Amino acid sequence: MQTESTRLRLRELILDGHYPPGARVGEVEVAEALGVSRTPVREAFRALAADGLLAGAGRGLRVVRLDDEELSQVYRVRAALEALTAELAAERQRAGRLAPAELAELAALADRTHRATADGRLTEAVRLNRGFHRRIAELAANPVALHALDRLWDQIQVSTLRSLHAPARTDVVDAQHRDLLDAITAGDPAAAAAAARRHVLDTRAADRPTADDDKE
Amino acid sequence: MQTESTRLRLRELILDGHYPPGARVGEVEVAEALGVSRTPVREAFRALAADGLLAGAGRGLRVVRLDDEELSQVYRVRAALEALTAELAAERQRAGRLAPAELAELAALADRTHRATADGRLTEAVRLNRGFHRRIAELAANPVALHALDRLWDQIQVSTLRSLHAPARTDVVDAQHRDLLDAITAGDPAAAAAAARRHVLDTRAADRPTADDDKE
DNA sequence: GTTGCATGCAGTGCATGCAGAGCTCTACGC
DNA sequence: GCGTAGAGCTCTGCATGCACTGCATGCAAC
Repeated sequence: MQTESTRLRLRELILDGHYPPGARVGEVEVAEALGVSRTPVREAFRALAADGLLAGAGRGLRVVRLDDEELSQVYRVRAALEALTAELAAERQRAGRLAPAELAELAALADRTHRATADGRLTEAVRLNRGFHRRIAELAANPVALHALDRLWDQIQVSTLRSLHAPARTDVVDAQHRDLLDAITAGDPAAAAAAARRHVLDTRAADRPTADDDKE
Repeated sequence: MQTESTRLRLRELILDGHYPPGARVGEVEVAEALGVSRTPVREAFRALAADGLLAGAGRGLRVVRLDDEELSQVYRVRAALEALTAELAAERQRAGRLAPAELAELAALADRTHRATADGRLTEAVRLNRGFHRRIAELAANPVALHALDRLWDQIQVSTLRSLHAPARTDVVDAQHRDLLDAITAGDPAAAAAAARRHVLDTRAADRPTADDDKE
C-alpha cells in the first residue's frame, strides 16, 4: 500500500524539518520526491491534515505553523492527557499489572534522556524524551489517550524544531522525570497525575519565547 | 470542494446510524449514493479513518465498533478533556472574559436538555446534551481541546446509537449539569474540573451494560 | 466427508487525463 | 512611476481506466 508508506515517509520529512513549518507542500513535488503518483500523495495529505500536521492555506496545503498562543493551548491539552496517562499507569502499578521489567525500562529511558541532554546530543535527547513520555502512555494501556498524545507530540515537534535550546534546566527536567517515575512506581495515581501535569506545564513555561525571541 | 462535503455528508450518515457500527463501507456504493466519483470518497475515507470513525478490516473499511472496554477508555479520555475545558472556562469567567449572555445561553441549553429528556424526545436530548458540553468547550477557548473532544463525541455517538436508553437518571444528570454550570459561573476552576470529571465518569458508569446486555 | 486447489469475481489501489480556479507577471494607461 | 487590468500558466480537484489482490465458490481427490 503506497498510500500508507507515503504518509509515513512524508510525516518523517515534516518532523525532520525537511518541510519546515509554513512550507507549502505540492502534490506534484512530493509525488516526484517520493517516486509515486499524485493519488497516494493526495490521500496522505488528507490523513496528515486530519492529524493536524498540514493545514489548508488558500490554494493547497502548508505545514502547520503554530504561533505562541496555539502552542500553549496544545501544551495545556498535553498536560491534561499526560496527567491522565500517568494516573492510569500508577493505577495499573497499584493493581499489580505492570511488570518490573517495564518499569526498569522506563527508568533506563529517563537515564538515557538525561545523559544525552547533558552531553549536548540534543536531537537524540528530544527523541529519548518523547520516548520516555510515550512509554508511560503505553503503560497506561489506553490507546485512545496514546493516539491523541501522538498527534499532539507531532504538532509540538514540528513547531519547536528551530529551538533545540541548550537546556539550563537539565537537572530540573531530570528531577521531574524522577518524581513522575517514583509516583508511578509507588502506585500513587494522584501524585503521578500531579507530577506529570506540573512537568508539562513547567516545560512549556521554560520554552516559551521571552517576549523578544521571534516575530512573524 | 466535493471532498469536504462528501466527508461531512458521510459523517452525518454514520452518526445517524445509516451506516451502523461494523458496517462495511465501499467506495463504489458510497460514491453512487452521494453522486460523486470514487476519488473524493476515497479521500473522505482517509479523513474519517484518521478521525477514528472508520477502521480498516482486511479488505476495505468498516464503521468503527467500540467494545465495552474501548468505550470506557474513550470515556476516561473524555473525562480528562472535559475537566480541562471546564477548568479553562471557569478561569476565563474568573478573569472576566465570559459575557453574561454566553453563560445564559449555556444555562438555557441545560434547561432544554433537561426538558427534552424528561419529555422522552431522546434523539433531540442527545443532540442538546452534546451541545451543552460542546458549548463549555467553546467557552474554554482552546481549539485543540475542542477538536479532540469532537472526535471523541463522534466515536461515542456512533457506538451508543442503539442504546438510546430511557433515563432513570434524568434528575441526576440535570443536577450534575447545574453543578458544573454553577462552578463555571462562580469562576471556580478546581470545582468545575471536578464536577465535569465526575459527571462524565458517572454517565459512563450508568450507561455501561450490566454484564448480560449484549454479546457478539 | 473433508480438505485442498483452482478459477472467477468483486472491489481496492494507483496512474493519468482534463477542466477550472487562483496567482503572477507584464503591459498599458493615467 | 505607480496602479490596474488582462492574459497565461501552474497547480489543485475530480473522473475514469486499468491492474492486482484477496476472497468465495465449486470441483476433485484422498
